[in-house]
Amino acid sequence: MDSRPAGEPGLIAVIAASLRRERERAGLSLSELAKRAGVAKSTLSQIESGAGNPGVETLWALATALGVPFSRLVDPPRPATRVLRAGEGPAAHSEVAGYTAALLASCPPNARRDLYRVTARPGEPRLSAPHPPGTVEHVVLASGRALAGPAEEPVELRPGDYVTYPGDVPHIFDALAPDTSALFVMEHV
Amino acid sequence: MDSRPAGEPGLIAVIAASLRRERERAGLSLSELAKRAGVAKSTLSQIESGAGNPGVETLWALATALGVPFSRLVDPPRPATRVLRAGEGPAAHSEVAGYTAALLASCPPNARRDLYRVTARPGEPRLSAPHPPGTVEHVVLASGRALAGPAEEPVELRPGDYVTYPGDVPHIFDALAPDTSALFVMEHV
DNA sequence: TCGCGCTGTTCGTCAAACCGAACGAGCGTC
DNA sequence: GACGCTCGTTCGGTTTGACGAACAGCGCGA
Repeated sequence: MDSRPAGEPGLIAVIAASLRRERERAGLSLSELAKRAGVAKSTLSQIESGAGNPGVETLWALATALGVPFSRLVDPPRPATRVLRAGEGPAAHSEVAGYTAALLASCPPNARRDLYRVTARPGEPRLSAPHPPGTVEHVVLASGRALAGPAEEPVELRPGDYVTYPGDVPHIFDALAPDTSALFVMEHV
Repeated sequence: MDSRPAGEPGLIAVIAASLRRERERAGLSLSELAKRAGVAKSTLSQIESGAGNPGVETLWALATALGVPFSRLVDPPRPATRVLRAGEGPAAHSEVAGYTAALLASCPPNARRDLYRVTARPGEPRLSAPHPPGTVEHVVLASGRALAGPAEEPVELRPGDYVTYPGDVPHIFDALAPDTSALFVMEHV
């Protein structure tokens, strides 16, 4: 009855893995999570060991206790991370006169991408500590000028420029002009 | 993350509603869906009536039989058009002087988000036919001025403005000023 | 009117999910 | 070494979800 794409790890196996992964990422012990979620630790133990077919309420309780969206537990673990760099926009989509669309980055399946709008003033470079492994950041500069990218080799951006780089190393965003704003896309596991 | 808002409709109520909604949208009878999903129709009946706490495998079978992502059953309704003006938005993250980051949209799991940079000239409104159901578009205007959104009720954007709207209805992007550029995020499930 | 096919419901049985307690393993402290 | 703590696993008992069958309601054709 597992209608997952054939040959793939069964649904419960995925849940088991995701659950353990998220729990460890949250730094919680099995007992602790069980207590917070209000489920018996025996239950949690069995689920994580891949035994049985948990009820949605149980899973929901665990998901919220973990602070992750429900479906992160049922979605298969994520494939390899891929970083693209696109300076001038590779593939053009629509080419109606006066209208051009450049594909900057195609989203790898099962990644989460969150959008942020960022405004910054010069003289306050923002150095970010590394995010969890697999994190990728995308930046499109809307206005002003900025230095963005990995701390070791940042890139100067002008309006419209796009850069993407791994987020699991120290990185920087430094406005070079007043009124600098950018769109951030945080892509993480 | 989505801990459900405290005045919650209750998880199973949501599932019940979503299930019935999706089933009717697919034009399937309860019996038919039950047969396709390989679950007893009695089970399905009870779930749709909000009784009990279905197992994940059961739900999964139903979701795939319906051809909808799992999360559509557990996550509440559809996003409508939403506008965040430049400077608005939950200034969530860092608040180092001169640096603000606003979370525009958190990515639903298992969704793909592709990035496009778009430049357009006035006088060439671009009307898009509906994309597949579940598609959502996000637009951040980088420069110029534009009218964007559902064809019936587009929104005027100025630099930094953000709008998101369902992509499965006709929608439009109409530059109102020369040198108009925007970042497009196409999100499809 | 009767019968057929379909709808979605309810009922009794069985398997299993959930729970609580008890268990052995690993650490740090007195 | 013995204690105290927390770790995760395993073991009966109770609750409950899933199943199949029997059920009533509705539309349609003979």
